[in-house]
Amino acid sequence: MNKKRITLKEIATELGVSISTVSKSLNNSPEIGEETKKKVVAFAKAHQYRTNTIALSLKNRKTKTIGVIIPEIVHYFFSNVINGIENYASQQGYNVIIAVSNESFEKEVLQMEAMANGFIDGIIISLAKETLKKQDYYHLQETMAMGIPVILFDRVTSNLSCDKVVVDDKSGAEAATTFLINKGRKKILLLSTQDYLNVGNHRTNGYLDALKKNGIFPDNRLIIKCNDQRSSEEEMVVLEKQIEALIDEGVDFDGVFAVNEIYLAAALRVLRAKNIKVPEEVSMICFTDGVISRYTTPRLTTVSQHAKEMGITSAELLIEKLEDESSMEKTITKIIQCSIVEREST
Amino acid sequence: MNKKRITLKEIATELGVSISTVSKSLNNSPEIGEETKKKVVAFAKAHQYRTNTIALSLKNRKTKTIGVIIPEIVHYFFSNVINGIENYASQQGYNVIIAVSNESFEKEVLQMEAMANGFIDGIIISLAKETLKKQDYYHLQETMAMGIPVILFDRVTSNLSCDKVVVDDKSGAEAATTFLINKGRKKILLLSTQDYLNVGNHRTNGYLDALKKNGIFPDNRLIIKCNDQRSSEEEMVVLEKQIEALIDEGVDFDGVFAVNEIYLAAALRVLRAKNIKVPEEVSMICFTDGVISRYTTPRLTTVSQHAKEMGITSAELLIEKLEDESSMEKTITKIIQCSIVEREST
DNA sequence: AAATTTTACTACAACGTTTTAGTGTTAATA
DNA sequence: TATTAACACTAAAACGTTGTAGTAAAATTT
Repeated sequence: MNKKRITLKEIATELGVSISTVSKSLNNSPEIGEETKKKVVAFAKAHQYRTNTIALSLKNRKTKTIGVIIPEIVHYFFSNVINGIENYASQQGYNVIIAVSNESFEKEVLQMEAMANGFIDGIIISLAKETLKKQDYYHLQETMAMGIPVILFDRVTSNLSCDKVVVDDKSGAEAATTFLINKGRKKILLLSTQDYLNVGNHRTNGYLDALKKNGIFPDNRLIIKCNDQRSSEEEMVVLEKQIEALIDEGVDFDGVFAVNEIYLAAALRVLRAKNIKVPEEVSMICFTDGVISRYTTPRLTTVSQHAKEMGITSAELLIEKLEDESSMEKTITKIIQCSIVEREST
Repeated sequence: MNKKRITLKEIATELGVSISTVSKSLNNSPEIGEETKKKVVAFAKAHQYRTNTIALSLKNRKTKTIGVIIPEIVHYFFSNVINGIENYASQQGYNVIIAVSNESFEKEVLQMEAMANGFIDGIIISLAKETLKKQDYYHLQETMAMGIPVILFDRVTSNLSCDKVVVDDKSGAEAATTFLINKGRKKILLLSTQDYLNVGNHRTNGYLDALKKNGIFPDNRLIIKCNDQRSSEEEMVVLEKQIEALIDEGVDFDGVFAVNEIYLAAALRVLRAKNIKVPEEVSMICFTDGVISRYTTPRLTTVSQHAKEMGITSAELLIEKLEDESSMEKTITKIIQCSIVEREST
């Protein structure tokens, strides 16, 4: 069994030539005679020689591996981003190493340090909620200072000078809201998150802008900012109660715009219980074009953030930085436009 | 900026001591005097010395990295498994490298070879559909022959002698079917996949067994085997049509057991259109305790496969093989029991 | 005072590659 | 015939560590 992998040195002694000869033969160098080359190549193939990537990495000071740190992996958006990254990276001959911060600052720092300790050429990261709240970016600054390029995506911060890939959240939200307004809706319920998440913040602003541009005065009772703490299960119960209360209090609305599909699913559930018809009586739209949107009844109209494209773009940016020294100077920010996917809820 | 990372050698010359002294000081060896140790440690900290993992890997012939190959990453079950793997692995000081086969044999082979070329200590893999169909496991045999331990999970094959982690699909399906029967349902519609996927096969058998044990004669018209080809979108359209046709033909059923939540969501959609009440008239259950199940209305009763646990178990098995030479001999198969999560659809 | 042990280091090989700078032969040129 | 060029190869350094073996000097024992 356990046929320890064969090395250049072993091939060399076995064939009575030098290590260099073997190496050069396998790399098809013109320095070596055809005879010897053939002999070496044949022997190598017969013994299943595989070049040791680690030795190579040590020599070249590059690992052809990129690290990705995300807050969560069981998450439609993030897993799609990874999909994009993995696609592009593996096509360019790069490996992808994944780490999960679990929305924890401490774990993010740990993961970052582990990665920076040599196993990766560059990092693509989406910041943990805790990091965003804390506003402590020392670990990122440190890795960047070591000459390791860092690409931020989605959950970014302006306090860091590096390449970024973001969704145009504000204009996406504005488009979504306008979409409802164009369907004749005027009283639109907004389901958003706390402001410290710039994502939620931008989307709220987009919503407000759309109202303003259409001469609709915002009604504070129609803006619910969810407290995205622990489990999404509990969060949903609370949110559903809030929406129910709203209806019971007689606060009227004819549209709902949610910052993610889970919130919209919750709203849908309340409306169904109250026997309110979707989309006839209430028209609904949300961010995150995920599985829920595609499989609920009615299927949800969404704002797609093109997660996979974000992944690809991030990987492109990073690999360019890795392969082209001169590109290290400038830092660019790519903005991915959202697009509306109309389904049955509007 | 780009402060190239400092090495032992640099510290050594800078401090006028030998490389060994630096190395030993940093590893707090008793061979070195307190004075010198302090001096070295201080200097190292000041210059942010980080030990180069690659050099270490080369020396120790282990990378402390495990490779995971899955058919798809944007997938509730698989991303949960990864979550489990990542959790356990990082807690044990291992990195996780991810590759996606995209259900393609060719890509699986490629990814496997890339990994076997030195960057990982062991592999955890769930076979691609194509591989299962082709029954060609040469690439796996080859890596195993190189002494790299391989753990198979979920999509396994009996043709390979290695550790395996599987869900008890058959008994899970039997339990699910029995669950419906116990609710007084006798005409249960089965939504399954083609037989070459052992998963679908086992689940169908579990369904049949449950019927038999309860003295119910299976009705072939109530068994739909979906053709899981290309996009799940198209597949859904076909499935919905089939279910609709069934109802229109007057084939009656009072329960549905689907092999995954997407199929059940499709059924739910048809039932709603036909104005058939769930769970009153038709009781529904499915495999995959994913997001859809949790957020549709009604929420779906499911058979949980404990994906995260599967990931953890796989990682445990692998890491044991890696750390304990003697464990390489025996190969064990762990069976993860399913459990039913009751929600509103039953 | 001589022999031994302890202390505090250093030298060097090894891990598996690639690459630069040789080194003999043989063949071609002056 | 002497010089140069081409050919086919080899030696050795380097990438950054760790660990084994070795070595002076100091401290201890006899």
